[in-house]
Amino acid sequence: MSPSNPSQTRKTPRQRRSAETVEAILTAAAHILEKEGFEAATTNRVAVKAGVSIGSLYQYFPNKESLVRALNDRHTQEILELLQRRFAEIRDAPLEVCVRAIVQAMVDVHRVNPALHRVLVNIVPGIGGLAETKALEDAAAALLTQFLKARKTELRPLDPELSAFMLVHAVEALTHAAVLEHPELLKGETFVEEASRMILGYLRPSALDHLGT
Amino acid sequence: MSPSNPSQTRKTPRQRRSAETVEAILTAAAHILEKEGFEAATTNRVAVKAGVSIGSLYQYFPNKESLVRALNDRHTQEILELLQRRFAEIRDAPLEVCVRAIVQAMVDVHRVNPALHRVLVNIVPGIGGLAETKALEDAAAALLTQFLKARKTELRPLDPELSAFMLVHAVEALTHAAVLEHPELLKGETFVEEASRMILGYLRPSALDHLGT
DNA sequence: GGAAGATGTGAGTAAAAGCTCACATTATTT
DNA sequence: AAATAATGTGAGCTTTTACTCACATCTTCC
Repeated sequence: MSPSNPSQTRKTPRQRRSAETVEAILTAAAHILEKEGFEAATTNRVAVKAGVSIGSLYQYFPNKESLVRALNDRHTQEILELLQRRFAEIRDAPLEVCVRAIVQAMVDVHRVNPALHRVLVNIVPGIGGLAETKALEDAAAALLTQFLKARKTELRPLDPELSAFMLVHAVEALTHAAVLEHPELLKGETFVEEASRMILGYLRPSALDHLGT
Repeated sequence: MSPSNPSQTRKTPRQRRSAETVEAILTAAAHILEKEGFEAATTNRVAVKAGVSIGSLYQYFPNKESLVRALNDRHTQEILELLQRRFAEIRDAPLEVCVRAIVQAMVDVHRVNPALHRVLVNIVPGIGGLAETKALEDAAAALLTQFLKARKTELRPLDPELSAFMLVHAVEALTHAAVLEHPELLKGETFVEEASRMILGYLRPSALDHLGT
């Protein structure tokens, strides 16, 4: 347990051979987690599936948690980069276009690896897994807050932080649910339309403005 | 609940003494699950905390899963009854009032026992825990579908099943997130206002109606 | 070629978890 | 009171899991 080692790996691979070993371990762990969940992903099974010995696994990951965490870090990073890219792309587009693009980005994010995403989000062994996911949500909320501030004139009066919080969680949950329960919705444009409508209805000025602060 | 629970409990308690034992076991399990999560809730610990022997636990619950499932069933039933009651109460109220009442009901549901709710929703040991939760979501969606059909004239043209699906998941996630990350939001009316706005913006006719099919 | 370090191996260990069973105690019935 | 049924007990069995360690094998570089 060296706190100075951010990636939680025991040894840093110095040769290509060992880098491939680490890669094989991560890939195998991801496959088992996806298909059979957290319980089934025992370190021994991961090692067998990766085609390496259990000893090799423990050469690079001091414990099971660090292995799952490494996977989660990588996954989180991918998602965040995709979101950042999309937000940058739409900076000057009309509001409706932006909203759809953001929703589409969320869908894309989840379609990359829905099963793994689900497992990582729901691990909850103590506080470990949750913290990283919360960090991702916070990062997404920060991107969205920035966007809302930039578009202030097109929106009803609102608290950007609060609205970003509401939207991140709503869209995240909708995408999750759609991926898991109605994947066919995601093939066409129905889902993006519906989610966009919800977001725009929430953000735009409307006859309901006597409700707000 | 009703003692007719053939698949869950191994034996049906016939004396008050054993009914109390079962109650103690369920209560202890709930407390441990709430405070320390699924992993920490070992059958032995539950038995100790309940003040009964491990043998007694296995007299009424054939395995750990059935114990958690019994807790989940009870919790689900409570939630469903509360929701049904609220839906019945608001049958004739104006739309805005209804929406707020429904959101408030969701908040109330989660405030009864937020930690337990969270754990039960996220258990995911295979498919067991998920099925019950899905059933609850489906029941909630059915109630909402019925409501949307009854209020057709006040709403934009929409697919009641689809809209109910979207709303159930959005509101569920928002309430979860609020309970866990911003409990202070729930003290005032801010959260209910915001969520209601989102829902009404989604359901009502608006300038965006060229979007939909 | 060979020393030194990096990498790989897998049988084995210790701990922990789920669960059983032979028996003890308490309640109900006859 | 005795018989029967219901309920309660907990030491310990079985299985599984994370993890170690003594050793073997590759890579690098002189």
